[in-house]
Amino acid sequence: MVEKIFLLDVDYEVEKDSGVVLLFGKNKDGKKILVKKEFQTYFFVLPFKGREEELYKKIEKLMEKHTTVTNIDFVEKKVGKEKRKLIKISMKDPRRIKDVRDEIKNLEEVENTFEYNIPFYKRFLIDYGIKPCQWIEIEGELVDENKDGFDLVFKATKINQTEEYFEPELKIISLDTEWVEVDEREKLIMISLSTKNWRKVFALTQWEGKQDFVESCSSEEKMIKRFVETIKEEKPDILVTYNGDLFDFLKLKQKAKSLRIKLDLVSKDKDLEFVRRGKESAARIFGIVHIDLYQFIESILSPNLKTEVLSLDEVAKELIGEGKKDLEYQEMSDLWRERKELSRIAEYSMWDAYLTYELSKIILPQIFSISRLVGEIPFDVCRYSYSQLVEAFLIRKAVEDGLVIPNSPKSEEKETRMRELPYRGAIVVEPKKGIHENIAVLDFRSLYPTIIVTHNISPETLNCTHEECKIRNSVPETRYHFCTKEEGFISKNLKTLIERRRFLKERMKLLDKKSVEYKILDNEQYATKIISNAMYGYFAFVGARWYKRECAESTAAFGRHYISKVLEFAHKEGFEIIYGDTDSIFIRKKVENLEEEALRFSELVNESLPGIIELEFRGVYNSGIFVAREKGEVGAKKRYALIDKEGKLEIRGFEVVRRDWCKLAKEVQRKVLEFVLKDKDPEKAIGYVREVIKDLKDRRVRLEDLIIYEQITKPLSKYEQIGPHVKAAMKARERGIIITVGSIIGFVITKGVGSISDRAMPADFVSRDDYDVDYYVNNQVIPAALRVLKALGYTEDDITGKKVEGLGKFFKG
DNA sequence: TTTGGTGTGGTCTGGA
DNA sequence: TCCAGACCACACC
Repeated sequence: MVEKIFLLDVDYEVEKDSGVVLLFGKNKDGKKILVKKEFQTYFFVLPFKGREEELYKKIEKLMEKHTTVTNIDFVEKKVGKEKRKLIKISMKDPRRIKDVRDEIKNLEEVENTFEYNIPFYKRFLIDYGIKPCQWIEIEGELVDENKDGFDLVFKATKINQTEEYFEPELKIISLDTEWVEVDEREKLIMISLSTKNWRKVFALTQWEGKQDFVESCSSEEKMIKRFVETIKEEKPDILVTYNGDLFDFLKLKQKAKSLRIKLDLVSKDKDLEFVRRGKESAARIFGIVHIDLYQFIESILSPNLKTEVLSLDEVAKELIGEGKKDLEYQEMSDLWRERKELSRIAEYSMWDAYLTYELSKIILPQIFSISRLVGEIPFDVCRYSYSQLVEAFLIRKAVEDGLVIPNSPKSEEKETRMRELPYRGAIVVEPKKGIHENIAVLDFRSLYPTIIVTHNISPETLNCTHEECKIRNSVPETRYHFCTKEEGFISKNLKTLIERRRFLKERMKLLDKKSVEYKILDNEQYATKIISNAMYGYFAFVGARWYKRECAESTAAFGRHYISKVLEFAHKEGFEIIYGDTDSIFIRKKVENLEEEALRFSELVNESLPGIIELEFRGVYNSGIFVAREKGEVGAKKRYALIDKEGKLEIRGFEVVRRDWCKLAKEVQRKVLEFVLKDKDPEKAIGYVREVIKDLKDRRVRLEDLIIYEQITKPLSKYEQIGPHVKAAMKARERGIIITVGSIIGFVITKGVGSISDRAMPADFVSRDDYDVDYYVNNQVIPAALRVLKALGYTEDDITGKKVEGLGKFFKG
């Protein structure tokens, strides 16, 4: 029998001491399918040169007592740059791999062992060349129907990847729970589910409201049971949560445990379990993919988000344009205790589930795309960091290319790597202070990735023995060079990524941005971009299997080389250099048509650039401002604002874009920038700032505009210096709020005595009368405004009006 | 278990 | 009380 399934998840079980891979998916008829496939895992032993046979015989003898070992044979693979003879030890029981290896690894003929810690199900995917979120074809027999929540269960004899990857209709349900504290005990009061056609709230109450999506439950136990029943009936493929790993499922599990009931969402002998995935433990459900959107947003998406906090509310606002229903936790608790406005709580809870579902419509396709690219299951992908994604991608490629996968560094090795001194990075040109009109901006398209490809930068191509390569491909300012005769492993595979991305981008140009096809390509393009851009940093990452600092160092050195050349050339061509950072230059020239001139310049540069390195003309801006550093007169790097022809501001580095400044100060600064760059009227800005200060003094400012957000980056006890955010976090913790590493704390500086830190209070416990006017005037609003206005010669006195009114204006003309 | 280096600026801390 | 340097967070690329 042959069946095609869209592969969603992979796991394994051990049956009679043999590993069996379990594949979960969906077929074209929308049936949920489980496929079982026997599979043997293995690892490699690298004998010292010349002692291969000797070791082989020794191992053969040693393994006689291990019935799990089924095969011992020689294979040839590249270990680093060298082709070597390895001994492959295959076995039935994946759990035994550790102790079998332990018995071998210390034999005197053994140089090293490899690939002993590749998880069983990943080993299977890699060896079969199967990537999740695509269609696979299986051959085998149907062994069960309607078993354990699956419509069809197969035992497969053959499995193949197909090229198709259109997505079938998947059943996705989002989950959200609400809890309140009653008599010092956490009570589960609502479980909300949302999906394409319906929404449901299980509520712990006698329901009298009108909302028909609410179902009353008389106890927490009944709620959980109804939830479990519903999932069993609906048989979703995917359950999405927003922080389900650390919150919803964690709490549900604890609650279920204390009530002595099961969270068997699929079948009765498979309880929800927590598995370790990196630092956290992840909630895993047999037969349903649990995607925790928060995990993915935090590690992968957050650098691209503008929001200060990664709350569901803020993230949803940014990505889908809808925020949460207004209801503070405290208010909800109070309402619940008093049994008032329950429908409001239900509405709120349901809405959370709805937002989570809506978010998943955007984010799941991205996760799927990455999944296809790096070949890992979505469950893992959504919990991975950049380095893990890169590594997953490389592991696949290594096996395809016949390389042994290097081992992960042991903690000792990591310590050594960490102790190495940092290497030189990019060039940042000191900007010319002041306001400039007509600025042309050019930058290198993906500078570091294109350097890696063009110069064949890879761990094994470093410092080859060819004299010729030393001359033809040596790294500026270093003693390194890279081989030009043989393509490097990383450079080669990065090249395919870049080519793929360029191809996708071209195709996208021909499509309607709203079309489904465009979105598919856009997601794939995004996936390739993530991996490409992370490759450089990965070289110097202490936890990397393919760690090679010299490669990162060389990439940066070439970067400096190319940007310097362009700066030099621009200067020679009569351009004035305003600024430049790593891969970009901001230039100016008094000509009729700067656009044309800059474009010509970039074309000229490109003629002389090797390989796929390319300078791109970004555009001409009407004007831009570069300010001085706080200390000293020199221009500040990484802080500027540009305004384009449409009057759109592009702001970098300024307080406006930082979360550790209050909204009020940031808004003031944005307005000041607008007055200066758009209206070209700094006097208006001064007037505006004065008004804001008056509002502050009159306490007419909303408290939320005064909140400063900062992250807690280590355990509170480890801080040597107790800054405002740490003090505020301590105060929050005293009031029962959980503060962990990574928490972002919002605080307000209140009036009173003591240092700023002493007066920093968690925002939730402050009222409008408490804020410290002086602090917000002198340490927030004025510095933010002045940062810009100083560039025009204004001083603090011009804002506060300490000097005679109008004097500042008089002198500034 | 957190891809890298470069850079700015606020607040605290401890010695003069 | 003042100030330099350390610590810390966050931005840029």
